[in-house]
Order: sequence, then structure tokens, then C-alpha cells
Amino acid sequence: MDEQWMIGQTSLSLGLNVGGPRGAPPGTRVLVEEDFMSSKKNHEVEALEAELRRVGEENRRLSDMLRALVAKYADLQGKVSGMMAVANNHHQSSTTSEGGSSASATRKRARSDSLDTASRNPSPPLTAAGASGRFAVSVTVVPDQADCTPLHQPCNSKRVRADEVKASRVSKLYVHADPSDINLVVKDGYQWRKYGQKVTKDNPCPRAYFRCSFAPSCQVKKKVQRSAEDKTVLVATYDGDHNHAPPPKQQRSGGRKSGDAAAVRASPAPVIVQQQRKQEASTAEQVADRKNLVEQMAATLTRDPGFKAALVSALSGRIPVA
DNA sequence: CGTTTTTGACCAGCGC
DNA sequence: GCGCTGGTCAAAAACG
Ligand SMILES: [Zn+2]
Repeated sequence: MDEQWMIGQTSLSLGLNVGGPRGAPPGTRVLVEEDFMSSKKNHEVEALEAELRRVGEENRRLSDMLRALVAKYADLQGKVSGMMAVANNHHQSSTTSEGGSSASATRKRARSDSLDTASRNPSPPLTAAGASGRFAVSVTVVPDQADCTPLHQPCNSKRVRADEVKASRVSKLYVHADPSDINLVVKDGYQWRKYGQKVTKDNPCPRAYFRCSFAPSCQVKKKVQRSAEDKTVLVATYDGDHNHAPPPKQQRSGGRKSGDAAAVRASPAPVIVQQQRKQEASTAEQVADRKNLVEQMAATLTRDPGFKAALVSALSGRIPVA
């Protein structure tokens, strides 16, 4: 079931479509009313029309944004699919626990405008491995803007912050899996020791806290929580860098030691990883608002849960908690 | 027997 | 200062 949410007909109208750019509403209702009413209402009508035009324009812009997003997503998915096809010839599906699976590392860097991680990084960057045969996406984000937001809109170029972040690097991993069983494993090749689990405000799914147990000096932490509504997506947030070489871990077929897997108390789903550096809350409500808007739009016009989840996660990751 | 998971307590930051 | 939240600790349990 590879959602074939074809873009072709992604009706970008999503009910938000208000009339259209031009001011020639096919409807006669307005005219009739106008007729009945006196010209006094004219002002009101004008105002409404203006408003309508404005909204229409906004709708158009949003549509463009969405289109761009969709296009990008399609492109991404295509790449991922290709990689998966190459790296994962087997095609195991269905239940049968989480067994085997060859560690398929799929990593993707998205954007690196100015900062871009670079520099330090003793060990190879994260490696998002497609868990049970789905896909993993890793995005590197910096506390700027950019990222997966090809949306270009009348946004003043502002923000750009003076992130004098120290060295704490945070990474978020979004992996998309399929097995909706009880396996929430983010196989990243490292050994993790769970040290806590909490339920968060708005998110029926609990969040698990892990710490790297491979080396005592390694204080890399990881948080795993599945998406709010779509339990199909798992969001893993990595924090810090490992000071030890990544365990050559050759994934044994069949038995896995405890660790190297993050489980959030019965929660299946895909996992997505995203990397960021240390973004602070800069943009304010406007952005959040816009985010919600886009989110809703995406949710409304996309049937693909994966896409929606990814989008939501990605956006959520960029914006300091709503 | 050593390690990891579980789970409630504990604590710090934040908004009111 | 109080209550809410998110993050961590640590004791006990579970696992191998
Ligand atoms: Zn480590």
C-alpha cells in the first residue's frame, strides 16, 4: 500500500477556494440582495468583495505553497523509493515481528544554507535506518528558516537569529514505517538505555527518553514519541553527538540485543528523523498560525497519512512548539 | 548476576 | 507563590 496520493489531482481547492481572482461571481445571490437592498449596502458589498478578493489571493498563494510542498515531497519520495529499492531488495512485509531487516541506512540532508552542521562531528552523522521496510528521512535543520519550507511568501526576511548556541546539537529523526504492531524501534545502530517516559500535554502517545549506553562518557540523549494523531509516524529527537565510533554493528539477522531500539510503550509507526541545531522560539504567532493553516490544508487535501504526519512533524520541529 | 525497563517521585522553568 | 509541564532520577522489577 504505497499510498499513491498522486499529485496529479491534488485538488488544491480544498474548500478554501473562494470564488477566484476575478470579481465576477457566478452567483446571483449577491446581486439579488443588492437589488433588494439599497445602495447603502454597496459599501458593505464592496468591502466584502475586497475581502473576498484578498482571501482569494491568499488562497492562491497558499495553493502555490502547497503545490511546491507537494512537488518537493513527491521528489523526495521518489528518491527515497529509489534508494529503498536499491538497498532493500527484499520485500518483507506483514507481521512476523520486527525480525531481520537489513540495516538500510537512508539519509538525506535537506538544506544547509548558511550554518549547516559541518564542523565537528566526530562520527558520521546520524543514520536513519528504515526500520521494518518503510522509509526514513533525515533532515538537517538549522535555527534559521529555510528547511523544508519552499514556501516563499511575503514574509519579510527577518528572523535569522543570533543563535549563539553552544554545542548542543539536536537532531530529529522522522522515520516512516508501516508495521502498526507494537514495535517502536528506531534502529540507528546505537545502544540506548531508556531512562524515562512521560505523557505530554497534547499527545495521547507517551514520550520515551533514552540515553546512549554504549559509552559512559557519551551523553547523547534521544526522545521518541509518535505523532499526535497519526500513530503511523514516530518522531525521534536526538540530542548531542556521540564521542565514540558508531558501533560497527553488523545487525545480526535474527537476534537483537536489547538496546539500539527505542520503544515507546506500545506504539508502532513510522519514524521520522529530523536534524536541527538549536532553534529558539523566534518567529511568533504569525508563523505558528501559518503553520496551522498549512497543516490543515495539507491534512485536508492529502490522503496520505505519511505525508501529513511528515509535514506536521517537520513543521512542528521548525516551530518551537505551538 | 549484570543490565535494561518500568514507573512514581522529584526538580526546574514558565506563565498566571 | 502556585500550578502546570517537561525532563531526569532512582528503586524495584524484569530479562537473559
Ligand atoms: Zn553514544
